[in-house]
Amino acid sequence: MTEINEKPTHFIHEIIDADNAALKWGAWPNSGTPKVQTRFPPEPNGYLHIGHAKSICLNFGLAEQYSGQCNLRFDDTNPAKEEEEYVRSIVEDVRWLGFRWPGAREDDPKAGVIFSSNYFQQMYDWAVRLIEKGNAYVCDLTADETRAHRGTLTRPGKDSPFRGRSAAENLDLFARMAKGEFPDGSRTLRAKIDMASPNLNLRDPVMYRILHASHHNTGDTWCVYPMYDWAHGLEDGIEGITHSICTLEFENHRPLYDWFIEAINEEEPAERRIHHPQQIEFARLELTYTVMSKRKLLDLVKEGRVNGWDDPRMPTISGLRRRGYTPESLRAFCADIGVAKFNSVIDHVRLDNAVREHLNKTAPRRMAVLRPLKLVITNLPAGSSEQLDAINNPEDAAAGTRKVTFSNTLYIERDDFMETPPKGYFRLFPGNEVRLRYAFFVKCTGCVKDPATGEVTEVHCTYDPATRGGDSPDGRKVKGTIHWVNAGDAIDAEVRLYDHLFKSPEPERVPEDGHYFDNLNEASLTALTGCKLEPSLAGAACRRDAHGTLAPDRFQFERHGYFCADADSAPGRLVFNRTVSLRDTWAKEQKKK
RNA sequence: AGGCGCGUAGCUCAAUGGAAGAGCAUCGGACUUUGACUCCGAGGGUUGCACGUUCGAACCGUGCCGUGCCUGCCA
Repeated sequence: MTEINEKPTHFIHEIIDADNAALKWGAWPNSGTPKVQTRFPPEPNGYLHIGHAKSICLNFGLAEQYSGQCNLRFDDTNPAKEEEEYVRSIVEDVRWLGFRWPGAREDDPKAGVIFSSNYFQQMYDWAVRLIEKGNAYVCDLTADETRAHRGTLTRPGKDSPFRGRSAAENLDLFARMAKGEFPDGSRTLRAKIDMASPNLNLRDPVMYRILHASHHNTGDTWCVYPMYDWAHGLEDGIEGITHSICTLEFENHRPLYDWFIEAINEEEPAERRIHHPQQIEFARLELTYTVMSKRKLLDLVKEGRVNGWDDPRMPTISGLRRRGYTPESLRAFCADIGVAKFNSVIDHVRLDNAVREHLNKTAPRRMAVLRPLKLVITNLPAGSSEQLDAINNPEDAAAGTRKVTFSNTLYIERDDFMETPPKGYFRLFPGNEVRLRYAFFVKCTGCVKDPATGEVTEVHCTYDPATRGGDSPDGRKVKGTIHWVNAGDAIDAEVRLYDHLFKSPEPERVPEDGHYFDNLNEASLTALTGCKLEPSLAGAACRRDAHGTLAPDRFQFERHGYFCADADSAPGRLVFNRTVSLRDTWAKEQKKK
């Protein structure tokens, strides 16, 4: 049988297939399969978001598909912006998505994790060799002067006056930079390439800057820190990365990475040459109704526009996790959107659909009334009650059934009754009959209103005892089925409903003097209290695994959507997040009018 | 303006010199004890434009147009 959901191959698969066919990168020694070694290289300066998930799925996914390996490596070359807390969260997120790297262990989340900073000595030694070979020099220009010398897009730059220093002088100066003899910003080590290159990255780029800063991993060992452009290709080389996958904006940097590695390998015997990875660029993920840069997400957190990095409205992995998204749904989403070299914006509904699809198959059904309205069954005596069977998941027979209590006083959804309904409305209104899910047919006989406000406070119905379980022996049909909970044993909960964080599909598109905060959706969070839940939900909790990662119980609240227990839940105080609503064609139709 | 990329249905992507397709979205229908799920169907295209090569071009070439990135001692 052919795989129905087989995703067509993308351009990176084609490259790897061709490489493997030619055994371009050799084979793994023990298995003999062609070598595919990738890596996911985050900088620990913020939390991961759904865009990173695309990259994680790509890199780890390729390794899985080709029986290769994918490293988790922190690109921690800038001590000023990086923090241990980010390292912890990134490791947690990658593991939660379900990926493991060489050396990963379940008892120690950080086992096998690589830090670029552990290569600092090796990189330094290579820099020294470049100086010896006349390929790098110490430059005393200030940052401003360096910029002025760089030229513009259309005009070539000017050589630094320090470009001609002797190797001996450069060696001495660089060693003293590393020892901390000079103040921050006073000198740099630069590659000697071409100040007239049309690619500005090649105009003698800075390799090292002086930074008297304590590093989260190397402490105070170093007073010079490598620039990303110098470091990145070398890290990949050290690790034998075959396919170095990155986003489109690094395309212009590729010639520089190539230059660095060729410069290192020049004149060296074979055993001292560094592996030269192949860089492949792809388009980063953009999603409608949200922002996707670490800086902007940091702003939202710092300015208090959201309640932290894991706010359920955030597109961060931790936010999505708290919101109730499953790793499976995120991986399915990433597989679904494909990989290309064209900048595109993915419609947010595709993320919604991915989680709906997974939760529809797996989430147990429960009845929950979010905006309660009392329903009284007038032909049933007060105090009588009976137990009825409710199916836990119609998509999964193995999930079984549960009992629900039925009595003469219930809660139904306020929206499920209208005194004067619009055309097409088939829930409760005077004279209309509906089915109470898994219970009985009830016919509306009227309602009670608050004389002061006119608000409906109670709906009255009669029930048909012959329709127990929801089937009518006489074959009569009802158009509507509504959910309900028994007033006598319902439990109270807070339920948080979420909408897009931004009201505009492209929040960053703002007028000249505008700010993307202007596009914030002030109604992105609606907290409902006093919601009435069936008692089987009493044990719901937001659990944590052995490493403290959130593992919330998830449910479908029938006719509403998928919900999970929030981390704010405590014994006796239940809080639920709406992960995503069910599709609602009625609401959509009403909205159009 | 210089360099490097990228333009196929509303959106995201296939088709790699041999009859332009899928998923999502939209609309319609069937089914239904969730206005859900599932199933069926429809509309939707000058493949950015022009010229060239070829028996034959979305695909190769040239030019143009549009668009993204690049002038951090960030990554």
